[in-house]
Amino acid sequence: MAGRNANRRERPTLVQVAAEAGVSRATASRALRGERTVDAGLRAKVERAAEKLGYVPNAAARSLVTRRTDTVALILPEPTDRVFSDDQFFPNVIRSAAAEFEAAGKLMLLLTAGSEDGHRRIERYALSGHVDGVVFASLRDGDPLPELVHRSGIPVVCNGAQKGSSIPYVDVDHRSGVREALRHMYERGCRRIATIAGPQTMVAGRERLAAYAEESKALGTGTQIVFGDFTKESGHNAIGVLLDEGTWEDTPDAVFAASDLMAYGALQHLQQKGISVPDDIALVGFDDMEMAAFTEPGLTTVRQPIDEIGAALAKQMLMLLEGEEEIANVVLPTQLIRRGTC
Amino acid sequence: MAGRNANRRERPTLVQVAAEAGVSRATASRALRGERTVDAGLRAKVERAAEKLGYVPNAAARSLVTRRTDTVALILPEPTDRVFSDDQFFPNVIRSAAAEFEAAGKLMLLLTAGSEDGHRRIERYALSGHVDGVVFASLRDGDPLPELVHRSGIPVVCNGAQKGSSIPYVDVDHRSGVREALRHMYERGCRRIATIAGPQTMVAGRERLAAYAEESKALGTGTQIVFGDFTKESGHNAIGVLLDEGTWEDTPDAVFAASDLMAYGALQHLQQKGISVPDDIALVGFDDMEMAAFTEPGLTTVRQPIDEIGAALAKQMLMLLEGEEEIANVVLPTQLIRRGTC
DNA sequence: CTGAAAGCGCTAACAG
DNA sequence: CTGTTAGCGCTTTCAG
Repeated sequence: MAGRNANRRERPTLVQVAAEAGVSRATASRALRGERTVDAGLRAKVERAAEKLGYVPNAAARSLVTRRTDTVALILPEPTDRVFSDDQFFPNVIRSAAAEFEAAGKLMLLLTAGSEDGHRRIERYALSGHVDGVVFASLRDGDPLPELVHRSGIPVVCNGAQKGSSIPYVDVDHRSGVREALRHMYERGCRRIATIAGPQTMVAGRERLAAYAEESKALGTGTQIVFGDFTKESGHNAIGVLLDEGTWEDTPDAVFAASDLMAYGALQHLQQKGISVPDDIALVGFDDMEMAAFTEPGLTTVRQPIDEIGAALAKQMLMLLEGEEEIANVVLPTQLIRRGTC
Repeated sequence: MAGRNANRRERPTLVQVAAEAGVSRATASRALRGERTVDAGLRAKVERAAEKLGYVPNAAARSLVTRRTDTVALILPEPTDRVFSDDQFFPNVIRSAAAEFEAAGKLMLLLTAGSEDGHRRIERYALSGHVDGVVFASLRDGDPLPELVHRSGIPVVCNGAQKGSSIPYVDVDHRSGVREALRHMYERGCRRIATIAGPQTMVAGRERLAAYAEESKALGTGTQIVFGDFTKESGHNAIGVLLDEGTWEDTPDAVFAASDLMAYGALQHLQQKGISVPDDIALVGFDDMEMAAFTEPGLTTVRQPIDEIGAALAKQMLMLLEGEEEIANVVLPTQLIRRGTC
């Protein structure tokens, strides 16, 4: 259990400020909150008293009655080291959401959960009224938390659609991006297009794979899938598997990787083996991270507007907080960026 | 102002759980908090009732009486894009602190402040009892906030010593690291050692420059200072200034950069100009970021144990939370890592 | 415009 | 072991 509070200095309360100013609790409260209906003289007195005593209102007491906290949580149900890895996706989402909330005068708290235990703690936190709204910056497959929070009446917005749920969400158009990528490959003459798919526990992983399956079927370019986890290393390994597999009539002449990091890992592996990209195997990634422009050759990839995701999440939340009942989902466009690998 | 709460479903309270279970509020409370002194049968009833109603205790009400929240804030009084930039320093500190708190069963909230306004909001947040303790992952020069929080009786730990304050802190031994670097340069024959210093608004920037000044005086290697802001670009520019300046009898034969990122920027600039490192100019950085091992030639640098900083910050805080009155400051060792640039 | 009084939902003595 | 009774510090009617 937690410790004592022995050394905690007594914090002044509103009563003391009121006494110091020679007014009632109610008046002190009104003055401090800037209500117009307070005599200027008294207000000044109260302000002076508060200043002198170093008074800061007790958040618990206040929110117990107002039922507001003026804070919003940005939750990432991911272990912290996944959030802050090579992958700049989360940092960028966080950054842009933070900017938006900051501009709106809201305080944003960032929470991550590594363990099951941490996840449970976050659940309590979100449900017990600590915050006015919750933004899920990522979704764990089958995680009941977003729905739970939503049903308890707290405004919720998710990054990505949670299946079977009516929670408002923001997402990018994975499918049309993948479609565009495959068609481009096809037009460049590729006929055996494999994919390095992302983890199927994540919306992005699932959507991109589904789109690959659909489009490669439509194109008649075959289906060959190896799974990675969005990291560079997994891309490196995955392409190895693809090259070794004897399951196809031939090795692929093109690979669509569901993330730039995986594409980059694959690129390195291919180059180490002396396989030419794009001549022997064409390669397309997804994300358009900063590094995509700096690989040699430059990585052809599907651009998703990461910063806009964070901003849109925040804007949606702000609308809900304003009392908006029905808000539309946001689907942001993706776009193929052609560079050297395809 | 914030919006209405019109659509907010009424959340069940303890009274309702108690009623449903046919016991008093007190018993329900005890049962739910796992006190031993409750009849097993009643406890089961209460738990079932709570489950059925989807009861989650109201945090405000609880903390109003317990004066605890079981959460800790990790505050970075920096704009969010500084926190999540190329520089892996903050992410690593956050990550390791998060792991430590997670293991201890505490919920860690991350707060950043971009604007003055945000900073004020954070101040309120920290002072109004939202959290049991505050860790400052970085310090703004002359920022009164840490001291304010500390004096208000809330446990505080800082990353870096705040001058003139008695707040417990964790830091790395900047000075001995710099000393070691300069001596190494000296031993390798360098006699005109310049520095690219970090921002003097940050402890790390100040400490490293002070150590440089001290040691280069002791060594008689002269003093030539250009300021950067820890980023790669600033390193790139700084070395340019250093090369152009006519203020010395000669250009430097060695440069100590106060961060790896700046060293890297300088390295690139030198190489672009066809200046050989380390033959024409030797170079030493500070941090030992991951990339330091991958530059060509490898970057000689002063290693600081970033992960340990976060862990130590968290451990200090946990001790304070346990009621420890006096805790010792922590100074973590640094160490010169020799690679190719010096 | 100001004060008195009634809670917000919960925990913590204190009796039983 | 359980229920009763006070508050925690604040906002918000409701009178004046």
